[in-house]
Amino acid sequence: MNRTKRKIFEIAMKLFSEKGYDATSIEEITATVGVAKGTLYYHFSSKEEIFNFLVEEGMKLLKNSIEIKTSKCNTTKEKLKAIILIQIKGIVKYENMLSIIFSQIYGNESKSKLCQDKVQEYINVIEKIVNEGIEKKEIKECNPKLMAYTIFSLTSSIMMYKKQMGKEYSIIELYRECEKLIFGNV
Amino acid sequence: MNRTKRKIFEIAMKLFSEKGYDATSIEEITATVGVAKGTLYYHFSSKEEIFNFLVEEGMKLLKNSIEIKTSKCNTTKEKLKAIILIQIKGIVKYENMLSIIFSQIYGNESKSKLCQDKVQEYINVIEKIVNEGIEKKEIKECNPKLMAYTIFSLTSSIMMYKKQMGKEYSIIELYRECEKLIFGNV
DNA sequence: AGATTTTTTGAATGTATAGTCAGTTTTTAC
DNA sequence: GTAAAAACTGACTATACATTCAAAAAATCT
Repeated sequence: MNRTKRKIFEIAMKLFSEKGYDATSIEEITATVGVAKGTLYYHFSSKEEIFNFLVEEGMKLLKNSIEIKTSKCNTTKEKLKAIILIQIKGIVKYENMLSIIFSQIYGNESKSKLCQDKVQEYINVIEKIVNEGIEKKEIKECNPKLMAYTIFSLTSSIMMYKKQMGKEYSIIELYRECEKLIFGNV
Repeated sequence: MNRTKRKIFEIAMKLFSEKGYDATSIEEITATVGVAKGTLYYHFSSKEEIFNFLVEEGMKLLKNSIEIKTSKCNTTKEKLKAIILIQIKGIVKYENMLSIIFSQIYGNESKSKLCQDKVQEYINVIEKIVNEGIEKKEIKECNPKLMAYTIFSLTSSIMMYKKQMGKEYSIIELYRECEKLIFGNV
């Protein structure tokens, strides 16, 4: 991805997350980047393609992160802890991308379907780890699918929490709280 | 609220949740209801007013529910269990309304601000209960604000879970799982 | 049954904006 | 240095859609 395309992509992501997908116009994106409309359409075939690109890249990034990190962990608990940490750090680093994904995930449009699929792939990775953990008796019995969704949804709790708290939050405290929550008191 | 207004409101809610707020046109709402455009504008001053009305009514409903139910509980744990149950039942009954709220809550538009405020009022009720529980040592130490957000976010986990599972889910199992999660193993 | 108020109608208005394309500039290749 | 390819431009098109309003219809009142 070259300079211009990347810049269009980044500004689009920022604006989508600030004003919402629909409320962000192509004109606004190109004006902010400082290119003509045609340039955007040279790099992306449509507004929706920018969105799809964003969701795919974003979720791939997160999914890769947890796959790599967890492969280095020995126990299920360590793996889940690693996932929680990646998510918390992900919120700090990719808040824009994540808020766009969350705002589309509940719909029934084609945009939303793609979002759901990509998030599902991510959640499947978590579910598999939870399942293995239960089999190996490393974690307590539970509904693995719901547990996976819940771990993913921590992201949304934290995003809301963060939004309300402004700058007064500590990553390490958030991490400890999530850990406590997922693993009970152990 | 009279017949026509209520019908417009219900169809709008259904369409907003199915296709998203922006993708739903006034024409589509009125055509589905079977009235002329002007009728909608006789009852609501704008499209956004329908949305605001929906969010306010919906969150008021949920907030009232938990306030009434929890006031009848003696212990903090019972109160929190009651909230979880109301939320799970709420998803079944008001899924459309809740998915609209979740899809707007991450934005920065005026629409989103109202959503955030109304949800915040709801979460504040939960937070207060958690705080009291900690003071009375009825529940474990935790960050009450984050705990309140997490309890609220269970709603979103369950909505996603439900969407993926289709009809094969059991309210009582969902409830048991959420209970386990929030109260550790106790 | 006539007057008044409430509710409904849908064509017309104005505007915003996604997407196009013929032409220009810049870069790359030989 | 020139030809070909890639990148960029912005005026233009087409259209979708929220909102308005004058007039009609229905309901309510006296």
